[in-house]
Amino acid sequence: MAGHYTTASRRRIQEFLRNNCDRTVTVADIAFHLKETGNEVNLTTIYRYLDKLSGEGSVIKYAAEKGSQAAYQYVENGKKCDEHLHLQCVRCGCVIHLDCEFMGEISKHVKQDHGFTLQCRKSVLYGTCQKCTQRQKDS
Amino acid sequence: MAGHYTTASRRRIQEFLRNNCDRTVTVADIAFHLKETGNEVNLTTIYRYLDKLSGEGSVIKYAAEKGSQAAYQYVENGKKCDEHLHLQCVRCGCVIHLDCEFMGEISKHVKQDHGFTLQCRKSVLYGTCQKCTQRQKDS
DNA sequence: ATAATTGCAAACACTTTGCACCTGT
DNA sequence: ACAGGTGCAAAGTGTTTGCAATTAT
Repeated sequence: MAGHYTTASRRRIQEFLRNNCDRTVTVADIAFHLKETGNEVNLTTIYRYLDKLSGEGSVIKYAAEKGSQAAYQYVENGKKCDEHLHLQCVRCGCVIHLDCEFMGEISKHVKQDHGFTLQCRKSVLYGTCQKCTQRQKDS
Repeated sequence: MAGHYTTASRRRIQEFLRNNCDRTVTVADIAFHLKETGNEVNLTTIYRYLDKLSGEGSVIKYAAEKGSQAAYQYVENGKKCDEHLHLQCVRCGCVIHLDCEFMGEISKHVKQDHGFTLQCRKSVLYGTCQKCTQRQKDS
């Protein structure tokens, strides 16, 4: 496999991304985790690797989502994230893949009634997930 | 009306926002427009005023939407932008309010099938509008 | 051997803040 | 008169870049 070395740092970054594929993480999250586990990695390195992964399509980059930080999410192999929308909880950060039959109806409606061609990759719907809605009620 | 002075700069900023209520604009856009029309206003002033309007709810602020700049959109009086999603064209920047009956179905589905409570205010669906899709085909 | 990756420091871009001065009411 | 608005310069944040040193293949 040309043009791609495997290093310890990259393996650790990727591992962290994979372990958090149900939510988005920031560069700071990654850096913090690595430092905490005794393997500090320079921020620049993280940025560069994420850029690379994002170019390859194995992570999605959401511009400046959390406050003013960009958010990244690992795309599980085989998930066709270009074809469905994502719901993200503003409380816990978890991401739900809207990969159900209803997705087609949304695309269709938006196209037919509004002439709009959806690009799912960059679109995120915000709100609160079930757990967090429940938690909110309890408190 | 306490706590609110009307100044020439603010009037001009608001006018520009209103004239562009069908798209999002950045602080740079506003500054450029004002300068061009011979009424240069300090960036700080624009930021502060937008913050204020955004607090009042008369503009929606989308964090770092265009590149790394925040995008702002004027909310027409009476538009209940909290209750419907917005579609934004990645080419021309125009914004379509999804304030049709179908909106209810989306909320309902997302709630019933995914336990997710939508927050429309911050959610934007990206894609290409009819005009731009056409333009793309032509070229 | 050599192409790719890394860390550091510096540069960048956008935004925010402190403060003295000005303006609308 | 005085609450509120403005501009400037400086500080803050997150991200990117150039370069020399290091490492995986």
